[in-house]
Amino acid sequence: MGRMPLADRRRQLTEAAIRAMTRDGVARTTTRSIAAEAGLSLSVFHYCFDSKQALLESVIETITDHCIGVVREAIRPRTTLHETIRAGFHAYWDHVVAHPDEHMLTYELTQYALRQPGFAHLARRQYQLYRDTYGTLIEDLRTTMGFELGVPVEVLARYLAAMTDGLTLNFLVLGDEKAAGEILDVITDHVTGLVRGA
Amino acid sequence: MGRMPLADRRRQLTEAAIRAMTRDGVARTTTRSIAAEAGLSLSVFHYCFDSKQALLESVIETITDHCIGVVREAIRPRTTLHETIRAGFHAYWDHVVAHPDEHMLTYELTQYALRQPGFAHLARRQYQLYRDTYGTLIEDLRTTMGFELGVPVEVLARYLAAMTDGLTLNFLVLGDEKAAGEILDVITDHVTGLVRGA
DNA sequence: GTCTATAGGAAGATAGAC
DNA sequence: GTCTATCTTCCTATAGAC
Repeated sequence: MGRMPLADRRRQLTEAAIRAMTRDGVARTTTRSIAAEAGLSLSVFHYCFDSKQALLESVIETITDHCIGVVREAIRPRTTLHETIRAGFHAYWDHVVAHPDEHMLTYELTQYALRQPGFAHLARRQYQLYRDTYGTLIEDLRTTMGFELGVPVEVLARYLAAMTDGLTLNFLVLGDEKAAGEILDVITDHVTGLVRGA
Repeated sequence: MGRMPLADRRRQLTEAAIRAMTRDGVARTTTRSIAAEAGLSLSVFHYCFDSKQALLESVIETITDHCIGVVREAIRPRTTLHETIRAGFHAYWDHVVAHPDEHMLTYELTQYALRQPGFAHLARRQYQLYRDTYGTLIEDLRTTMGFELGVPVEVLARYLAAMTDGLTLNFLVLGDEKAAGEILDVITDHVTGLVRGA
């Protein structure tokens, strides 16, 4: 492999790590397997990152931002409010069904961050971003489409974050896309009910 | 340590493993640390269990059964239906707030089981038991108190399992017992609404 | 910046005495 | 059944040549 600026190598290794961890799980992914996945020698790894922990910090930040993008992309304003909610959930859900391993990895990394001393803030950042993203989306929709909320925005935002999280994890364990989809419909109806006017 | 039948030693090591994993996390818990926690030598460990995996199988089964007990204990019939639902959620929630590490461990073990070849059935068993426990409780309440359901029992049961799971994980990451409690109230109201009649 | 080679340590599992 | 001591493997991280 030819020479490359440090920042680019870091990105390359971070992405290789995500591929390896998605495939093998966090616990089984070693610095060696990451370097191999990137087609580099182990020393390049330690030239770019002081430690495996430093790489994992980069991985968690990258994954979190990516996941937020998925949520943000899913929930876009549509013709009616109910349609916006319904289509948003389904767009998110299509992503979960299409890339279960990717979502699995985010759960593993959350656990890793919670257990690793000094990494708890990365887990919190992840969940705060989910909550804040939902919060901003709700506010945007309220401005655009004009409606009243049956509960405070912060509560609804955190409720949505927790619900999608729980349902996703449940699907990852039990599978059965159809049954999980029915639960998503129950949530959709509930959220629509929490929103009045239109 | 004096001699002891095999079954008792297995139990002792399983409980020591749960203590060690609750304290240090699954990834950091070694066969050595488990033996030390139990006050035994490493060889006793391998006399009782063929491998670390074999012990983890025992740990997951034990933890799952224990968690089901918590849920089952929480939801008991009370005077009114709404009161039953409200008190049930709160009893469960009190347990989560009082023993967060214990719930954290169940999530870690679920992930471990999903990644370990040949262990996926243990993760599924755990989530099926949650779902079935809720299902049985709903049926029991329906018989005892008599009411109609707005959704099929299986859907409601899995919904409850996913919701409590998502909210618990959200609390483990973000903390803020008060905010999480408000979301539990939203869920309580919703579930009460899904149930019609008395 | 990148490589090969290796240090240094910790983990799971076993051997063999008691 | 339980112990101490050890084997083997694999990991993170570093050294030093290019």
